[in-house]
Amino acid sequence: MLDMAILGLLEERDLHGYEIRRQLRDHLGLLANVSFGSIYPALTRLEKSGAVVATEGGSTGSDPGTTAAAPPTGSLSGELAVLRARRHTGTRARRGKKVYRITDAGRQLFGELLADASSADDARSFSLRLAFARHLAPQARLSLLERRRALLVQRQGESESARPDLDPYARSVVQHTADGVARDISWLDSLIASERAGLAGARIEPVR
Amino acid sequence: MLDMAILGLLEERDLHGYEIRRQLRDHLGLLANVSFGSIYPALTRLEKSGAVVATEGGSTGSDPGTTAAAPPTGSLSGELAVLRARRHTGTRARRGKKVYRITDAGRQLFGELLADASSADDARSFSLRLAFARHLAPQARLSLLERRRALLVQRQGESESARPDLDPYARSVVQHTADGVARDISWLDSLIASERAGLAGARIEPVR
DNA sequence: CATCGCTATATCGAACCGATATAATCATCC
DNA sequence: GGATGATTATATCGGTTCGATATAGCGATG
Repeated sequence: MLDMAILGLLEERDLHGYEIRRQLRDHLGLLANVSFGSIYPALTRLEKSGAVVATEGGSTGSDPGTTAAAPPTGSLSGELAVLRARRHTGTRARRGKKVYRITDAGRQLFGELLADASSADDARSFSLRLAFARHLAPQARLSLLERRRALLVQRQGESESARPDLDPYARSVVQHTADGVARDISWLDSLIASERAGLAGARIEPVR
Repeated sequence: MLDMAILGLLEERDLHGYEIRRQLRDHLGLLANVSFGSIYPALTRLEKSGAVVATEGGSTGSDPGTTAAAPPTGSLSGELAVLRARRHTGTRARRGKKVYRITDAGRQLFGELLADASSADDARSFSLRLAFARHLAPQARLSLLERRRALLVQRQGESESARPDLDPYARSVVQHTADGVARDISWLDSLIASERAGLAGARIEPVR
């Protein structure tokens, strides 16, 4: 799940770990407050699998590009980038800011993860998929939305609404959750509608 | 988090693992679709720490009830309980249905977990706490609600609403999430209001 | 009576979280 | 100018949780 998120962000631009977390927090809704204890291991394993490469963003003065997008490494400095290797020695070396770039293999992996129908059960990974939906074909997009909707409708049916045996607090939680599901469904309805409209001719972007 | 949930359910009545999962799923809102890979280890560690005791509920054919409440260890049984030890041998022993009962230590632990102000950051554990709020003192209940509200308001402030730079899909997700937060806040408002009303004299149960 | 589906327990590896340590950079105030 | 604190940044550790899978008894249906 995190892998998909990271790859999706890296499709846009090169990033380092800290920045990835920020984007996940700000962009992709507040629910995803991912911990560093997840991000760095994820980056390591993505690197090991060849989906991304780490370019030591030690900032070598040059590289004026990095425009807006890539993490701003101030300016003139860089010289000591390599010293990191000797970090444990007395020499104070600049801790390297590792900037990650997605590879072709990574782009392919992202495509697979995004399209994979299974494992979209939880709200988090659905939201994530939807946030990256522009990378999907219109058809895949539509079926993503419809699968999700079907799932929620099913759950709605399973829960006998408003059991009176629960105490007021528990009942309130259950009710609030149920309301949330209903709200999600109508949200999906509007997305599905505008998606269909988009399919039938002119592009109309999703409402809301 | 799971520990609190399990203890809370066991306060009500004795249960076995499978039943715990069902209650978590049905009662405490659909969000908590907890896996067995979490429940059984949790039960084991609670047992090891002395918060619960397992009473081998062997079920020998009887037990037509399954009556609502306690896990139906119907009646006369016990005989083959010990056979479980030889499970790997040829003898087919009934796989024991382990029924767990909360201890005094467990009840105390539950009280501590429930009251502990920290670690209520995520929606799941907040909902869980609230669902068990009847075990809290009115004051603690109120401050639980207020802390949660403050947290959500803060998040609401931090997210610059509706950033236009996002593509429509991501924007829709962010917007929907933000709406959800607003909805949560007004839910909390109504809970807080009725809680205050309850404090000031007569008992009025929470609305909704 | 065979097979299917539900109840039930259990375990394994991988993912994920929260806390913590470490460091460099930057702002600010004295 | 230099102490102090906030922010940016990487990393690791222990423990919890998840998802998949294996096992097995039991009731119903055909």
